[in-house]
Amino acid sequence: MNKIKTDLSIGEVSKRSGVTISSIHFYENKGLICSHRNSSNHRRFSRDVLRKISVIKIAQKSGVQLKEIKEALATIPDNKTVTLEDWSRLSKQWHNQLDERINQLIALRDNLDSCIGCGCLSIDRCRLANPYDTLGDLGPGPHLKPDGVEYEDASSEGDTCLTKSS
Amino acid sequence: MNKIKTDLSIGEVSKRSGVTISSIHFYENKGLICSHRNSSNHRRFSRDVLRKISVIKIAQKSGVQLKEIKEALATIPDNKTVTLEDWSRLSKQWHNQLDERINQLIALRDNLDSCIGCGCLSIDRCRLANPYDTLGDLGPGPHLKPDGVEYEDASSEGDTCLTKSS
DNA sequence: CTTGAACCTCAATTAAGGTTGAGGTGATAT
DNA sequence: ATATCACCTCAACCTTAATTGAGGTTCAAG
Repeated sequence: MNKIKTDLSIGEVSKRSGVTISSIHFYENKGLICSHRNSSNHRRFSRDVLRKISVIKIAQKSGVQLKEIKEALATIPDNKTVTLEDWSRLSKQWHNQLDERINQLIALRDNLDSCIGCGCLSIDRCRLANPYDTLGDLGPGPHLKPDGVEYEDASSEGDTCLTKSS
Repeated sequence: MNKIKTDLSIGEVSKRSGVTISSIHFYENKGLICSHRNSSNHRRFSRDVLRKISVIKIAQKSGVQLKEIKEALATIPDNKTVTLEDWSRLSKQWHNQLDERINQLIALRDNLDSCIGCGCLSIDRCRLANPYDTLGDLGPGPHLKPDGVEYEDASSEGDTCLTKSS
């Protein structure tokens, strides 16, 4: 019947996915995708690989690392065909990660805004810069100081406003 | 007078900023911060460095690269003190970048959502996966297909839905 | 029969953002 | 006086995600 041009060469995959040949090698090497060989030892990819590369690219744009993408792809039953169900599962999972990243950035932006005029740039004082502050806990905003103030420590100890003080 | 414990050792800077000593070396090497030396050849940092490290960390959380941060810090007049004005300028600048990244991720997420049930996983068809689609141009969403459909190419040429077709 | 395209392998290199380690100095505490 | 601590330098190494290059094969066309 009028069915399928069977498998794809690496060149075809590259052209159609927009991913370089070397990257395809790389992904195969890392175990994200697989291929078989023809009699000339050339890679042949089932068309399915295009979907997998779609998944890879989308996940990467969402900030997911290859390692994780690999694991996710590995959960696909026979490691062969990405079904709608698979895709749905993965995209939901990544959606959550995306949401988290978005929320973090929004929190950061809002803090940035509230800090623009505050002058609390000292790492001792500013939530934004504080390594122990995960951005989301903690209440009161940073201190507002009059313009051009030079910051001095109260002493070498009592110099925190949100950090160590009880 | 009751003024300033003068300069900070690298250990103090490290403790107070939460940044490792090696990272501080690294930043200095890269020209993001600077120090002078005491008679024992130990680095002494003006307290100002804490602010600069704040700026670095905040910017990094916003996805700004060190290279760019360096350039931004270099615009600070005498490369000495980050004033409120400086900070305001930088934070506004980065706010815009943050906004952009946030918007991109939101667009991605929304597309992900609308794609969850769509089945358009083929790289030829899905905007999300499409390398030529910057995610934001283009109108109509991806194609919805009934469950479990196997995708076949129309032919080796006319197989795009949003990409090449006029 | 030779040229070129498309593919192959394997190793090295890139870039960012650091970390780790070896070997050495100087001040302080016991 | 000797141990320890905090610091110094310089070089090597690490991870992620690839890219680049050298050298070799296969196949079809002229």
